[in-house]
Amino acid sequence: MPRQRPLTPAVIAAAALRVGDREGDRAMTMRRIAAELDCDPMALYRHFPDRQALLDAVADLALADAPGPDPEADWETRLRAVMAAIRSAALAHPGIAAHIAARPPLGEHGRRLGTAMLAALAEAGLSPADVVRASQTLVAYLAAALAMAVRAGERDDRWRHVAETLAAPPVGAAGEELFATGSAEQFAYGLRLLLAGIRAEAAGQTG
Amino acid sequence: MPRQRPLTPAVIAAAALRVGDREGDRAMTMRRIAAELDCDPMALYRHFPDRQALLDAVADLALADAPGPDPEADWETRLRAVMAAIRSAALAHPGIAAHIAARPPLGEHGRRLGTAMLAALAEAGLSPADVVRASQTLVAYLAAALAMAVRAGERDDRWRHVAETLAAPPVGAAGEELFATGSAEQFAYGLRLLLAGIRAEAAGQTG
DNA sequence: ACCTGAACACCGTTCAAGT
DNA sequence: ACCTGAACACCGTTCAAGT
Repeated sequence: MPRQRPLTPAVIAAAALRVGDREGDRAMTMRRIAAELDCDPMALYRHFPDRQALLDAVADLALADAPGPDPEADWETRLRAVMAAIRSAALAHPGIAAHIAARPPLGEHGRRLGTAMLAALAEAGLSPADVVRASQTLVAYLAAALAMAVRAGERDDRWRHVAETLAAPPVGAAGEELFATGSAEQFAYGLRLLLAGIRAEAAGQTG
Repeated sequence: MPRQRPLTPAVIAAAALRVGDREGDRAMTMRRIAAELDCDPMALYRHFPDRQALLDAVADLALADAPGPDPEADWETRLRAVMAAIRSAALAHPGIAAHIAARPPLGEHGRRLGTAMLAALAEAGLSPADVVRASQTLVAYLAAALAMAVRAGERDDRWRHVAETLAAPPVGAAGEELFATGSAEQFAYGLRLLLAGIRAEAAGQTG
């Protein structure tokens, strides 16, 4: 990998994302990222105060691929679109997805997508205070669903056991219905519950 | 701290929980836990295959304080009680709370609480398959809310900025309504949305 | 056979020494 | 003044050497 000059935050973030895509999140160390750029590890500290800040930049970069919703669609379609776009973009880069789940990035792209969510919730008819609360709930759910999806993809027999126990509870005739945690179907079901809750909340406020 | 003999998984987990309560999650290293017990770090490996397994045991121990719901209450009250009990128990031990959020423990206490959740959802009138899906959604939401609450309590100015941006969006007259992410109020609102969604789902299935 | 602790292969970050 | 890389203070875990 040839040395890329000049070193900028964007160049560093892109290199880190490459390392993460190729070798996983545990490989995204200051030393490995520096090796990818063929520079001294300490050179990274001239562009980021610490590793956390560097990963924040990588997380926001991964969200660059998440398109905003069609502005002409109704609020619920837009909300589903934003949630799906963030989920897709994050899972396309499994190396950084866990970091996105752990701390929602608020760089350029995070703010763009967040604003779209808030606007959709306002249009749904929630009060300004409830727009905030509902958005935090949606971000929380999205983060957890992402974290589960990442782990489900990992080789982690312990988690597979967790998934199986969660998916096959001693609750009756569930039997064949095994749904992997973190699956797209599981994600859609939770979002459906939340949207039904938002509709009920909005109806309660207008009615 | 005097040496406790004999060394058992329970004694080790209790010591680790103490370290975490006192010095935070980053202090729960194999070496520090061994120091708390005045034993060789390698002695821990005779009782747990690796650090992850040890933390799983600590997480389940923290949930021991979460009481099960009153069996005579209606399903919704029971569900709220279980969610609140897990949240309280986890936040009472901030050193391990993040680990609980990252991987729902399925030891004795995790299973006990999980079973109570599933039973409540079944009684709500969901199909067995939807009981599973709804429970996974609730666990996901609980995990994310816990993770946010833990971070909100940390000295993390970057996260505080995240919280402020999320809580004061450019969406209109939100203005004074600033709700910290991870607050009890925020948690209650999200749970309310989910319960409304579950009620709607149950009504759709019976009707 | 069991247990120990030295050693391995790493970390993020500091800081003194070089240019 | 800027940059570098050696060094610090750690990790989780392996494994050879002791008892």
